[in-house]
Formats: sequence, C-alpha cells, structure tokens
Amino acid sequence: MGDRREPTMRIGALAARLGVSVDTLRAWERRYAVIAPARTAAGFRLYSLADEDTIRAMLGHMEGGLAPAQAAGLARGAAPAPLANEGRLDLLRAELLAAFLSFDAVEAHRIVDEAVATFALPTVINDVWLWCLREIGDRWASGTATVAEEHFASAVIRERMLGMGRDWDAGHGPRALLACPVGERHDVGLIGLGLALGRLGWRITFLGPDTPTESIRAAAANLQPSVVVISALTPAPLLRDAAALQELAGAFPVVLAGPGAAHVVAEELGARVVAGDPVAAARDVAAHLPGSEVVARPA
Amino acid sequence: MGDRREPTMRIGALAARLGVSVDTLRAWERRYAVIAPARTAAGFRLYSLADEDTIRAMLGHMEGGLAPAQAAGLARGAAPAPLANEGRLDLLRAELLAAFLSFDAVEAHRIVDEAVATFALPTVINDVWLWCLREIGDRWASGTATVAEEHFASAVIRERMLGMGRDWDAGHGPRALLACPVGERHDVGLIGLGLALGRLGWRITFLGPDTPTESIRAAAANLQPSVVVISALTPAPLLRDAAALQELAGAFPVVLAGPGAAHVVAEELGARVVAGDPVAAARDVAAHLPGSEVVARPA
Amino acid sequence: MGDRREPTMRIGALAARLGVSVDTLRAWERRYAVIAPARTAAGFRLYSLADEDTIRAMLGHMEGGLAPAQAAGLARGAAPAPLANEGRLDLLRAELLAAFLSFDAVEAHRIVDEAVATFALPTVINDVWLWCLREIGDRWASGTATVAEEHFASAVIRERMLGMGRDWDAGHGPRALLACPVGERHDVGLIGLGLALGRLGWRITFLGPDTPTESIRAAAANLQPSVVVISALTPAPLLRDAAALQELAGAFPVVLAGPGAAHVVAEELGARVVAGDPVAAARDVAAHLPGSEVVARPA
DNA sequence: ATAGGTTTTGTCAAGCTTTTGTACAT
DNA sequence: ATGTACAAAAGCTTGACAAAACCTAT
Repeated sequence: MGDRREPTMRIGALAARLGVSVDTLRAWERRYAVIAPARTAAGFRLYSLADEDTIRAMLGHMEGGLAPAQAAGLARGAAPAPLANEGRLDLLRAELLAAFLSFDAVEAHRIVDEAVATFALPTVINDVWLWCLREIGDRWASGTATVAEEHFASAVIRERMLGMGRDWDAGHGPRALLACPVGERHDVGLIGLGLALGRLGWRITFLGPDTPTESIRAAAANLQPSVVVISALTPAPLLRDAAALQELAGAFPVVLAGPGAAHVVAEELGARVVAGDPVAAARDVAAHLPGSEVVARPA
Repeated sequence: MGDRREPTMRIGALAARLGVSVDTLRAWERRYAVIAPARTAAGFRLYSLADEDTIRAMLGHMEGGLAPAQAAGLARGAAPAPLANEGRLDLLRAELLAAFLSFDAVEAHRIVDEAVATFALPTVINDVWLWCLREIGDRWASGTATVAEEHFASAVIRERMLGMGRDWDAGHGPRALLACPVGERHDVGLIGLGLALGRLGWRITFLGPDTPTESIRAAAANLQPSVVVISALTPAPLLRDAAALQELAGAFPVVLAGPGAAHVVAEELGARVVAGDPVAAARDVAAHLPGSEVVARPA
Repeated sequence: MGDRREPTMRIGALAARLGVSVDTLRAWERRYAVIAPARTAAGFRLYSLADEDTIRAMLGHMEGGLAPAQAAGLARGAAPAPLANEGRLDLLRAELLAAFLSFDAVEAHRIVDEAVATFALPTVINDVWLWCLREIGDRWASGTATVAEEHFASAVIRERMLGMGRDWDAGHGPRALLACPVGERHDVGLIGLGLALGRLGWRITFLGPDTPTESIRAAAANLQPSVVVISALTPAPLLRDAAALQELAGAFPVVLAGPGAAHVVAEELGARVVAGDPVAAARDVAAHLPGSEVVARPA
C-alpha cells in the first residue's frame, strides 16, 4: 500500500516539508526538469514521496556547495528509490544480478554487504550468490550474457567467500581438506561448502582449483584430515586420474561433491557422495564425520 | 462485542467528537465521497465508528499538510488489505516461536530469513517479530516459559533488526535521533520504529537503550535532527529526568513512543505522542515532519 | 555510479572546499595547466572530485615547502601511493574513530567492512573495535567526548559483532552459554569472546546483558552447555547474587570473564577465571574444555 | 587586482482558475 | 437536510528583475 510513488502532496505541502518556497520549486521544475509531478484534472501539481526524495538529494548536494543546476543533474540521475519492499530477497538478488551484468563491482560489494547483514550465511550462499551465478549461466545459455559477465560475477563472489573464510582453519574441530581436481577450475561451490562446514566447527584447508591428485595426497599426508572433499562440475576430471584418487580414498575418507559427483564414479573410486547444494552437502559431511564417536547429547 | 460498523452517531455527535463542523462533514461527503453514512427513516445521517476512523485518518493526513481532497483520497483507499499468504504467516511464526522456546538459533535464523524473503518489512516487524515476543511474554506470565526464552528471543530478533538497519542513516531524508531514556532497556520496539521510518526515506541515528538525557542532547546538538524519538515501556523513566527532557523538547521536536508515552507525560514535557505499534508510530512521525508546520487550519 | 571524474562543482564550490581563492584557481590553471576543468554550455568551469584530488596534492607539496610551479608539476603526474598492511591498521582505526565522533554510521559501517575484509577476526575485535571503544572512553575521561559518542559507537560495534555471530550456534562443537549478570549492561567484550570461541568451533548461546541468574540456570538446564561464561566489568554484579551463582557453579562449569572477574570472587563462587582480552579469554576457555577428552591431534 | 560583460537563480507581479470552509435560503 | 452561493486561500502561467557568481582581458 504505502507506495512511495503515489502522488499526494500539493505544492504548498511539499514546499513546507522541504523548507523551500513554492516559486523555487516551480522554477526548478521548469529550468532543470528535475521532477515531473503528476497533475490533478484542474492542473494542480501533485507530488509523490519519491519526488520529495529527489528534491532532498538535490538539496543535499547544494548544501555541499554545488550550484542548483549541477545538484539537479545529480539528483535526477541518481533516483533509484524503487523499494517495492515486498520480498527483500528477490529485490536484493535482482539488484546484485543487475550490478554483475553492468560490471559494477562497487555496487555489487555494497549489495553483498547488505545481503550478509540481512540474511544468515546459508541463505546468502545458496539463495543469493549461487542463485546469481546460475542466473548468469542461464543468460549465457540463452545468449543474453557473455562469458565475461560470468567471469566477473564469480570473481567478485569468490573474493567475498574467501574473505569470509579467512580464519576457517582456526580452532580444534575436525579438519577437512578441500580441492578441485586437475581440469576443474570452478571452485565457488566448493568454497561455499567450506564456509558452511567451517561454521559447523570444522577446520578447513583449501587447496583451490585445478589441483593435481599428488598435491592433494601430499597435503593429506601432512595434515591427516578427517575428510577430503573433492568437487567437480562433471565426472570427467574425476575419472581422468582415477587410479590415484582410488589410492587416496584408500588412505583417507574421500567425499565427492558437486554436479559431477556421480554415484558410479564414487563407487569406482571407493568414495562417498554428498549431494545437493553446498550448504546441504556440508551438513551431510558433518553428519557423517568418519571414524567418529558422535557425542550424542540428549536434548 | 460492539461492531465497529454499526451506525449509531448522528452528525452532531460525530462533529463534536472530531472537532469538525457539521457543514464541513456534509461537504466532505458530497465532494469526496469519503464516507457514505446510513440514514434513519426520516433521512438523518447515522455514522459508525468505522466512519469515524476514516475521517480521523483524513484529518491525520491534513495535519501532515495534505489538502482535503488528497487526504480524503488516501483515507478512502486505506483499507486494512488482508494478506494473501495468511496461512503462511501463521505457520512461519509458530515455527519461529518453537525455535525460540527450544533455544535453537540456527533454526530461528532460517525462519527469519524465510519471513524476510516472503513478507514486507512492516509485516515482519509487527506480525512476526513483535508477535513472537508478545507470545513469549504471555507464556512467561502464565508460567509456561521463563525469562531465559524471552532474553534469548529478543537477543536474536534485536540482532536481525539491527542488521537490517545497517544503512538506515544513508540518503538525504530528514534525520531522526532515536534513544531510550535511562532505566529503559527494551529497545526492540524503537528499533522497529527506526526501520519503518528508514523505509519512509528518513535517516536514522540510533543511540540505543539506557541513554542519559545529556547524551541525547549532545548528539542532537551535533546532528540537528528533524525529530528526536524517545521510547519507554512505562512512564517512569521519562519522568525521572523530566527537567532535562523538557529542555530538550524546547530545543528540538521531541516525540514519545512506546506504551509508556502517556499524554499526561508528553504534555508536561512539551513533547508529542505517537501511539500504536512501531510501524504505525513511524508513519505518524513521518506524516508530521516538524519544521514544516503547516499551521493549523481552523476547525 | 559515484564517478570521481564527473564534473559537478563550479569554481566557487571548489574554492570553498579547498580554502583557495577563485582567482588563484584560475591563475594556476592558466599558468601551470594542473587541471583542465570541463565547461558548461555558457562557459562556466565545472570541476570533478578528481580535479579536487589533484589540487589537494599540489597544496600538500606546497605545504612541504615547494614553490607552486614545482608543486603543480608533481601534482599533475601524481598517483596515490598504496599503503602497507601495517600503517593500514592505524589509518583504518583512526578513520573509524573519526566516524564515531561525528555520528556517521554509514561511514563507520564502510570502514568496518573494509577492516573485516582486510584483517583476521581477532585483530578486528581487539585492535579495531575494542581499541576504538577504549579510545572513546579515554576521551570521555578527559572531557574531549561525551557519553553520546560512546553510546553510538558501542551500538554500531555491538550490531556488527552480533551480525558476525549470527550462526555461531551451528555445528556439533562443545556448547558455551554466555550471559552478563543482573546489573551488568556492557556485553561487548562478552560478544567478542563468543565470536572468538565460535571461530574455535564452539557453539554459542548468547543470553545478553542483565540476565537474572535464574534465567541462566534455566537455559543451562535446557542446553546442558560444556561451560557457562559470565562477564562483568566490576565484581559487584557477581557478588549480588552470589548464592545462586554458587549453586549454578555446582551444577555446571562456570567461567568468569571481564575486568570484574576477580580471583577472590571466583574462589568464593567455585568458578574459574579467564583473564586478558576477549580473544585470549576465549582461547583460555577452549584450552580447558571441562570434562573433556582433549583429542590432541599432532599438527 | 580591477573593469566590464554574461549567466544563473531566487523572488515577485499580474491576471486568472480551483479549492474549500462557511453562510444562507428553501 | 439539501442546494446554492461566496469569499479567502492556494494554484497556475508568463514574464521580469536584481543580486550573486562567473567569464575574459587588461
């Protein structure tokens, strides 16, 4: 109901609210076209709250020393103020998507900040970040976007995720070793899994994309993790080095994640599969802490 | 109980209650069709309490500076607007309540995410968050819950509200300074008011619970807010420092909110009262933007 | 959108911002060609924020003793030097302090965002947030600041900390129950402890400030935490309800934190003391996990 | 730094229309 | 109660003007 764009105020009311004379308001409209108020049948101007916002922005710039003409120019350009308000999540991710599609990193970071402040981490991972990446993927498939947008978006999201995972290997929880196999360069989902697992008390060691099996094995030998998580978008990278992975799975509990984690593959390698989105997969991993004495506490 | 739609008052009675002349009431009916009173057999108008509500809404808008025609238009269209996802709301808040009663913060956050994604902010504030707190309060009164649940729930809700208010002092709107007086530690309602006011385009500076009047005064001197909102559950904290508050109200427009904002107190302090739930109170504040005193029209 | 190169200021505005006369600005442009402002259709100069940066650089050099001609030459080809991580901390917290002292929440949040993105959590807690609060406290003691700034700063910081602790009770780690006793309203340090403990894999349930011992007991009975952490600035609130706390300490491992956690008090209550800043205290709590089979893993 | 010319911008006026509270007649 | 009338208040448009801010050139 409370639509910010509904025209309600006559010029006198607006002038009083803003502390600006009616003559001035009319002059600004005439000279800078900063607003275009609705009219009653008889021709009286009717202003909306959005119009008020615009003029306030202009006044703000003038208070900063700008001349009216320039202040009006800025106020006219920067008039977002949609705030449909219904369904914050939809709004936020639509904005984020728009920021990605226009390569606006500053705006993207701002929106991510807001999302992180507004929602809990699992929601942000699944319903904001990965949603955006999926959406951009769809647009690429339909020709509405190029690979560049996808690259840009995943770079920004990756940076934010890694920033949140800065100290994910602190503490005393069980340790997980995360990596993508050679040939797999998409690690955003895996980082999300790591974040979710980290919040469940685990210590995470992240080796990154495109990691040779031998590197994973060496790190595992060094760290003795409770589980090794390997993620891939397709089965191919997992099969390419099947022998080494099989050996790894013999020495440590190996879990496969991501769309490429087919059961057939897992069976062949002697590994376990965790399905679903990164947050669900992390819960699955945590629930099946291998070799674990699950300290069941009565509720 | 009495139906608010039952026609009972004759025009003189209604005019007296509203402080509006009978001629004016008839003119408004004729010109704006804002109400359609019932008639006696002899043709006398009979108004209901609902009619009175409508006219009061219209008067409220006029006090905020709107011309009668527009005020009537808004009052006419201001139907309660029942919710589409009525059942959804009941389910969600029942789940949230259960999460609070079992101290399950993870689940509580998940549900809040869903609520925020589904409903508009005013609904979330009034019909989810504050509803839960009231419900827990009732259970405490009846011995079904302890203070611990209340503490826990309000900590979680408070955090979520503040998270959504992260950018509430951005923009160019009028500025509001919010605080609870010394002795008042419940600021959840005030935060809700701040959120709602923020969505109306205001800039919010929030000082928090238990704030000495001197601090409020210092911050006000620094920020020159358009209004200072002070909230309390009981009148006591407002009266304790009456002299200083009175002085504050002399220098800045002060508004009292919350159950403790009695008219007697306000009159003594030279402040204004906004009644009702936080969202309604915010609307009231916004409608009476001070410093734009549209000097009272003759009644 | 906020492009630093957009021409907006007329010469008067720029002169006022820089504290330089308009004639001087025109002379510098003519003589040294430091800047080449855009022009309106009518020929008025329009400067951008980038232009302002350039002139400021020139002014900086002049303050260093250079003649205008040389200063202009340097400023023309200047690029802002990036900061090392070390000086970055000093700069960041100085900026944050300034934002708090001018009640600028938007700016404060921006800086906190940057701090969180740059430094590890313990650094942010101890060396940014608590540092700022201590600094403001000092200024209050010396009369350079009022309580209002302290209130404002701790409201913002508290909100950010709670936001980072949104999912701190997820997972399967040992559980800690955190609360301040009745009469103690400062919980910022305790929240910091909770955050640090959460990063170490613990699950945190936070009851907030001013919690009756009975509430703590009820929540503990419900949750069966591995440890109950109680924090106070002075010993008084701990002593007020000594009997009930003693009983609590009989049923659960109780740890006292904060400046009020004196050894004498702890001994009387049968509790343990953790000393030092919140991060150190959290490490201490984690290291002495009560009733625990410390599963020592070789690093 | 001054002089002389141009542009910008808030305010006002004149002449006319619409809105709105109140008054009067039926 | 209804219908009409009316005057004050508030709007609209066009046009104009003077102070302030800018420009170039000397």
